[in-house]
Amino acid sequence: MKIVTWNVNSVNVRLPNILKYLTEYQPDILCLQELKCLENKYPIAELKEAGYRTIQSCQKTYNGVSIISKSLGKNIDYNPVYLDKDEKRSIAATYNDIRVINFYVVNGQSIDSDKYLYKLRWLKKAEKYIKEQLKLYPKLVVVGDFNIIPNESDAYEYSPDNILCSLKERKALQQIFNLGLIDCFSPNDGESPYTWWDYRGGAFHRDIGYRIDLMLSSNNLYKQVSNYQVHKNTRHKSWCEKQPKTSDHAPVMIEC
DNA sequence: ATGGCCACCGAGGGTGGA
Repeated sequence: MKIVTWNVNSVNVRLPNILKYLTEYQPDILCLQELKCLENKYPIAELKEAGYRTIQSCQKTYNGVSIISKSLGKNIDYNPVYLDKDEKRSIAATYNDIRVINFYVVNGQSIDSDKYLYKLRWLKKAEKYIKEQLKLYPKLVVVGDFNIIPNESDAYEYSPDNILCSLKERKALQQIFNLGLIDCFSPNDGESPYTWWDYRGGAFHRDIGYRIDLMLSSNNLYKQVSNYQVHKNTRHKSWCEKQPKTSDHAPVMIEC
């Protein structure tokens, strides 16, 4: 089963790219973040025409997550992790015997911001939810935009004073790993590990990026995880003729 | 070159992203 996570930065602007991705890579599960639309604007019909089902947790303007899949998901949790119930940053469902949890973690803005404390509180809630889920579903994968750089080697430039790599954020992520999850990342020869590049300053071209889109597997599932890939080609303007504007994130895939 | 911010809302510039 191919599982993908992709922060698309607006599901409607990126719809041509998403449809091309589904045709080209045929994922079984595609987890999206930053839909940036309400349910009535979410492209259910277009995805159905492409042969995919979808479940989504939508919010106007900000956030929003969905799971697009070939088969029907079971035991769906709509937005199980929240501090403010109007913020839609989480969704989970089971496909065959695999529990898929899709998160869009709070960005946090800067470490002296209130949003930073909010991020740490959100992560604590996420940890609690994952812990409960692991008891119910031994084969589990947590995917999404974590907005945390796990290791120094995952950043072009690393500073512990900066958001995304501060000590408290990394500790919060470590607490989640400590539940018994394994980072599915696997290096590709001659390639940086990054999944996000700033739109500004030619960052993609210069390969100035971060790895913040993660796939974390339970021990039970990890035995069958293979073929970790970052599809950087989706960042090329020429990749999708219908929509040359790309997301600032690349899709990350595993097979299991 | 695989390039030089983008998307949202709302009607223009402010805000958030990372």
